[in-house]
Amino acid sequence: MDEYRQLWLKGAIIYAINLVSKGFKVVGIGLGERDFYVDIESDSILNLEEAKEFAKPSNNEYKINDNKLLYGNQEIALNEKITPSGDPQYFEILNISVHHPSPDKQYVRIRGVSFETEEQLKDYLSWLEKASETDHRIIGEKLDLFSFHDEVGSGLPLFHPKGQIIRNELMDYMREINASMGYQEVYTSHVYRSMLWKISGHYFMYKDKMLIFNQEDDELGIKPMNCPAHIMIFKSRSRSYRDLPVRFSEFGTVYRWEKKGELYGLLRVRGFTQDDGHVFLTEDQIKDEVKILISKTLEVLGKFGFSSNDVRLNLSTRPDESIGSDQLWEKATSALESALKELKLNYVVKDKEGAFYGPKIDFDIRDSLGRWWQLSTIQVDFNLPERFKLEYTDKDGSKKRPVMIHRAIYGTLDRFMAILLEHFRGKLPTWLSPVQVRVLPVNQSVQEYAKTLLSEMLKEKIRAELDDGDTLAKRIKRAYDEAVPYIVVVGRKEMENGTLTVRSRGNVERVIDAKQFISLLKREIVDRDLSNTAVSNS
RNA sequence: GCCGCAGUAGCUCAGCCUAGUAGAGCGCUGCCCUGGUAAGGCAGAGGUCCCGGGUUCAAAUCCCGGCCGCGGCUCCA
Repeated sequence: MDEYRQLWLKGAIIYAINLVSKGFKVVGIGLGERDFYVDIESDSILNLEEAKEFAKPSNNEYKINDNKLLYGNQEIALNEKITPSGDPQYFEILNISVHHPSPDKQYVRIRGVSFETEEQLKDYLSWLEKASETDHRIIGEKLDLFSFHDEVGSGLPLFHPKGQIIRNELMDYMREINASMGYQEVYTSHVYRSMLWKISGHYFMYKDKMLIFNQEDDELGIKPMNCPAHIMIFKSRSRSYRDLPVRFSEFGTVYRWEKKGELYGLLRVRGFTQDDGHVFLTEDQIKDEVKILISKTLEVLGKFGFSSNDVRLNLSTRPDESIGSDQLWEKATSALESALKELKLNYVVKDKEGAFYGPKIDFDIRDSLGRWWQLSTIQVDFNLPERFKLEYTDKDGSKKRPVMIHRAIYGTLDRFMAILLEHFRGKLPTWLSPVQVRVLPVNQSVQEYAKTLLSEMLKEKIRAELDDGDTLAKRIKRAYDEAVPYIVVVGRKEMENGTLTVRSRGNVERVIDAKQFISLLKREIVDRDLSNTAVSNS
């Protein structure tokens, strides 16, 4: 879509000029990830049909000066640095919404696209339609992975058996990664007394997103974060400098009452599970620990096939509302910055977007519609150790205050699963696929042979299923629709030779010795290969 | 929370404009077919047409209010 950006901007200008000619006050023009937008000041909102009337080519004179578009006596903000060009003839208005540049201001934002040829417009519209086929909410429904229900509540997903298989695989992999970095897994309860949230500061800084309730003369809150619990574990005994860094990990399920309009499938929910971890360490250990975390995170993202084009690193600095001294913030921010620089990575500085308790490094990943979602996060925190008065005993016997790092590599299992489903369009790598093999006997006479193969696969912990219900053609279509990576067909020929016919993704079909196939498949799963190596490499 | 657009069977949707017996495909159940590579045939079950109110002889259909979903905005992992 990037190749159209200059053309869209030109189209947006023409559209804006058409609006101005009819007396509308246009205040801004810019580009979205996959369209242009024009902001107007208007008391009454336009409907889509009315907005479409201005979507037509015209040749009025205009000037661009310093990010400002000058037309007639109006001055319109141009929110893009690129130069508009091309000769847009075909327009499509996609959506009208309301934009709030600041709490007291409100504009009507019209989104659309423009192209030079009708064919380009058709291509774009069919791309948009196709993109909806990669929507994780639709894939999740089709593959029977998870569901939402009115009775349960908005933003509270229920994971079905097949969805839970994917979560378990993700957790197994992360346990290996965490162990390789020296983490010890813990488990903590979900509800704590308000006393704890007052010590941590969440009670004041995060209260509007917390679920707080009263019970038996006590006030309690459901946890929106796991850190206070991990801190209490750290605090439960005295710690020596020799123990540091102490690393706790947990697949911690937390609840944050996001506003209704912010919810979006599994990408934005109210209850979710983080692959959380907290490191307690000395100030001197920060940079090395952060470097290890960044490298491991890139390794994990690479394992799922996210290339550097789909990953963006951000360094977020101190927000206006925060706790902790200037000195501490300065120290933490520079530790993160030098870790990034020593690893020679490109990153974007996000001014004032840190957490209220410390600066952070985020990893954004791009979804199928080109939107960026924050997944991994590494946050330095000097404030919570202070609030909880954490200590360790140093070499000379004196008490010192440790520093904390909060980190999550997937971010959350929920959002990560959604991104994976969109990234792979439902066709997950074999190790993540809920059903890895579907065995289809051609007819009843080879039923026993099919069952033997099935049980040999199950013995190797391969997730295989037998389907012997309908016609062969129908069963193949079903397995294909359900994104099963390997479709195994056996008939008389295969039974006599001890072979099987396997079809893998991309319609690669092969006849292969049954035992050989099982061991190749086993290796593909254990290695967590991205592609179907069991068939393509044999 | 704000603005726009929707809500009919488990799923995808038609019917609504112009009010007059609730529809299709997929899925599900049963029967037939015993299959060699992307939907075999026949039959059946399945509905508070989101909820509440109004107009009307009569409302899925027209009007009002609410709820929920979606596309954006704001916010976030």
